[in-house]
Amino acid sequence: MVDAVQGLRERKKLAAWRTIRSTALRLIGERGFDAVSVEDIAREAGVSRTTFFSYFPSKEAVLFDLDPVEVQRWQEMLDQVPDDVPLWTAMTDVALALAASLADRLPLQKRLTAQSPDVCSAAQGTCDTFYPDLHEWLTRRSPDADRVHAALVLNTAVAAVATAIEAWDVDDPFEDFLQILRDCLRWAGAGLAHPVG
Amino acid sequence: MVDAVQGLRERKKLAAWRTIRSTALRLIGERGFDAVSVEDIAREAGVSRTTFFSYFPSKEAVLFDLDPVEVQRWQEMLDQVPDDVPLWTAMTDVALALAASLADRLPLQKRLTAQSPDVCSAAQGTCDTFYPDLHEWLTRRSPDADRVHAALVLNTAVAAVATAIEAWDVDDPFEDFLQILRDCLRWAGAGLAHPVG
DNA sequence: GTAAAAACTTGCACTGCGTCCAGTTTTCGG
DNA sequence: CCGAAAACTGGACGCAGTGCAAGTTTTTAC
Repeated sequence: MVDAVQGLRERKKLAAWRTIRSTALRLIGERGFDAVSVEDIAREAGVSRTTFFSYFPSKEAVLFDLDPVEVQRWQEMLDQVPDDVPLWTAMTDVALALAASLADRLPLQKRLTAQSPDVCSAAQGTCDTFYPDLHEWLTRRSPDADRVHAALVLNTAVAAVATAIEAWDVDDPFEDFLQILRDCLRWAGAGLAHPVG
Repeated sequence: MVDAVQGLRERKKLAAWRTIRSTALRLIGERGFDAVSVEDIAREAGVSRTTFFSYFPSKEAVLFDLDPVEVQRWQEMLDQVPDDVPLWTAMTDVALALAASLADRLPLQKRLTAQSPDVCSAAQGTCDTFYPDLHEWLTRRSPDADRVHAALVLNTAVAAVATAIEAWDVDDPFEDFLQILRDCLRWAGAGLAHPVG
């Protein structure tokens, strides 16, 4: 499923990625996003500022980017969805799976986006990681005539996820979040189940 | 309707706002977003860099912020929507009115968001101007139990607008854009017409 | 095992955004 | 006309993000 052990270089890279990420989450969790500089994170993680930016394209990305292994597992999931599943159903499944993988970071992310508007707008960019892939995936699975429909399916799903994140109380169990998300997807998707409305 | 002539101070402020805005749109339209600095815009508009930031909170904002007069007209429109209009219907009307006021800038915005990803993520922030107001407006108009529903209505409408902007061809007449938007709103809203799905 | 090649890290310098502040000019109310 | 309030200015600062020429480590080929 996941490549066991590649070369030393690959393993070191992944380790570095995770060290930087966890260091950043810890520091930012302690002091807040604006009170921690990239310099701070790099120093604490034992790398140079330059190296930080070779792993993450921006300071915000360290909060929202996915672990490479997660990305890979997630790509494989996309490939395994049968072609005959209706677009909205497929999208729903993917959204729920994706949401489930956010379990550990979601509380911190909610807290931070509430604090600083800088992070808040970047939070929408969370989707930036998936958006192009998903867009391509959906477009490939739908006839040319329904390209608008495919885009609408994606954006509506994003809206449902955003709403669920917004509505979920951090103190409630994570399962509640998934339930809210299921409801949102069902409500928002009622009109999208069939390609031509 | 709109205050005719307030003090000289107010008029000068509005004039300065519009000068900065139009200068920025011209320069950015000519050279591209990244090739124009705030310094350039300020110099060309005849103000200092500091003053630029007293009118616009960021470089991106100069592309997406609404003319103060438009904002005011738009607030009045919100107040005039009767309370007995269903939530989704009201939202649809507002979205369409809002979209109509984008007529002149949309082509430039589409061109720029396609060029640079910096602008693209900022484009989502367009809604930042309206989002809090609309959120408050919708929440006020719906019972506490339906707060999730209200948020979903808003986010879904945003999704519809985003999709329509994405799907519209800049070379087609603006009316086509509104038609696509109407379709998107209808499809996406099919499940939202009734508070409890 | 060793040497060349490729990939990664590092420090440094640079541009540009956004903020702060102290001093000046402009507008408003009386 | 005058004092207060608001707006503009220049300069300095911190930090994000990029480019580059080193130096170091891993891989590859022999």
